[in-house]
Amino acid sequence: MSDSLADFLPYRLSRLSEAVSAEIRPIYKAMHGLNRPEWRVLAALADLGSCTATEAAAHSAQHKTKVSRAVYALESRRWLKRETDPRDRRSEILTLTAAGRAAYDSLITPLRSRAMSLVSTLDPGDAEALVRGLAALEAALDLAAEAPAGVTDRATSR
Amino acid sequence: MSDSLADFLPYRLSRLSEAVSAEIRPIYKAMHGLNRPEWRVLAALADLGSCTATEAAAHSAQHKTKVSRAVYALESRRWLKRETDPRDRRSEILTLTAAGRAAYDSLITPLRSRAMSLVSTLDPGDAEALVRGLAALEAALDLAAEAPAGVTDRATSR
DNA sequence: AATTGATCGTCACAAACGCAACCAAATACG
DNA sequence: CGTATTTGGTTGCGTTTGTGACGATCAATT
Repeated sequence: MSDSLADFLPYRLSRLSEAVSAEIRPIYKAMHGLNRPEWRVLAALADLGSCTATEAAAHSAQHKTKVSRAVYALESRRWLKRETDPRDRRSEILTLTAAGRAAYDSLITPLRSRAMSLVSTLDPGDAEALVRGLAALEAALDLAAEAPAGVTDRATSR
Repeated sequence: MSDSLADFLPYRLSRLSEAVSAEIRPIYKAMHGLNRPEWRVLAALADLGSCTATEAAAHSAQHKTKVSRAVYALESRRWLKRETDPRDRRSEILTLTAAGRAAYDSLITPLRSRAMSLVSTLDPGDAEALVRGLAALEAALDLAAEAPAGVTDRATSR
């Protein structure tokens, strides 16, 4: 085993996370002046359909106050609307407006292509290894691997 | 589809980084009351030998003001000393004191073992995949996770 | 020698962060 | 029922962060 900090897992993850994030932040920042929490909530909403703030927080793995402020910001842009859930009047059901959806669509394409251009430089075997390794680590850390594409399993929870 | 990695890579890395970081932060926080930037600068210094603040920032992937404040904090503890570089009097050469080195040594062991205990819960194949995937991604991002002593390049930052 | 432009590190200031306290609605419990 | 506890979401406030400007220094050009 080497002593170099370079193989220290937390350190490497932190660096990678920042580097990857720095690759894509300019896109949503320049295109719409969004910050990271806002972009993440927007994406969570686009992914989940409609959901409550708590669900958006869970899905985007962000602190509830961050989500609260991001929701307010997105609402001010009229990118989402909130209606109180008739079944539980504490919670609010968040839904993207047409403008919000359009903004998401305008962003997801360049974002995806930037990310793709990154990933596509990887050797296919390396990419596969990455997927496997990340998934394993998520499992080890009990990070619900949060079914990515679309389907919300939360339909039952209300 | 292979899009899914690209779609969620930033998100997954960010989550993982936060989760892993949360696993180890209590250690350096409880043992010495360090915060993250301070710990990272300490580690960078221990890893690099002596270096300038800019090099420490590059190595630890942190904003220069963060590093500036961390250096000040570590200096106040007498864990490092700074001397102006005679060759370039704008920059300061940072070096750990004996106390700083001792603090690092007292921390790195429990930190490493915590990180190890995390990794060791992984299936060996998964762990190997993780290492391979991370290395490939680092290479793709030009984050040369490379060697000690002769730090020269890093020409690309900023 | 003087000008220009880039770089090192710091500081003031504004924005972002997250804890804790909070309100309001729902639920649990006696 | 009445009361205590829990949960969804917001806000106040101290702390941390990053931006932009700055003085100082170096290198290149003239």
